[in-house]
Amino acid sequence: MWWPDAVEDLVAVQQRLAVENMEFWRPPDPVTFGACWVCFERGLTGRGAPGDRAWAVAISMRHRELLATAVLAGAAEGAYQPGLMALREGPLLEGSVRALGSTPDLVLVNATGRDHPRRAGLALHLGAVLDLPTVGVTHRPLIAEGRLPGATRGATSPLAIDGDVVAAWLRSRAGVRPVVVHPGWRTDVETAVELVGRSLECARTPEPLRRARRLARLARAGLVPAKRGG
DNA sequence: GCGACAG
DNA sequence: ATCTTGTCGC
Repeated sequence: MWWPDAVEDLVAVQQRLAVENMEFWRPPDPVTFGACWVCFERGLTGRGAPGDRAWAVAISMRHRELLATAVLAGAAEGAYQPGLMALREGPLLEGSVRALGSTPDLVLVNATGRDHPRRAGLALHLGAVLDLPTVGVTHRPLIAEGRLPGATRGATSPLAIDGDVVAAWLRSRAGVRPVVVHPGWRTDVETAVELVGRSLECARTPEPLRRARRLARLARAGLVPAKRGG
């Protein structure tokens, strides 16, 4: 599995990914979380463009202990387009996780999985490339639909496309907007929701993703050294 | 045709 | 993703 740089090739890869056999995986206890994040130079307009400067970070942590970090400075492969996010972020995210040195049990990423026009969003694609289980977490669905969950912490509700449940809303904190949990590579909806629940501390979004985002922004600000990559 | 559309 | 403005709450 790889990252095509042409739209038609990515579409073909996504179509293959959607029907790929994967062995479902169950997390150990305790679980070593990985998370990766990419942020872009400030001041970009619209969907950005190829060559936009980018900072990609991967981290691993168990419980509340940070185990490893990797910080890369690189450039976006392409503009953002819904359904084709791999063109912009795929190689950067992969590079950051590979630069970690140690391998986490799974990787959290800010992207969808089966909630995608071809049922193969970046969370699924990244896991297939890395050969690691993945779970996606986003603020909103891409195309799936479903009612919001109950108001209590931990409440979930299904998100479906044409009757197929592809993701779930999860009320990660009482009284705030829920997040969308996307099963990715080797994970199903139930496992993905369980893992996101275990990765939450006090905030709305998983702690590993928050740490990765914070580090990426620090690198962009020049406050943390980044290796050239991507 | 027009708007919406993970990040 | 990033920017901007405004509002609410600790």
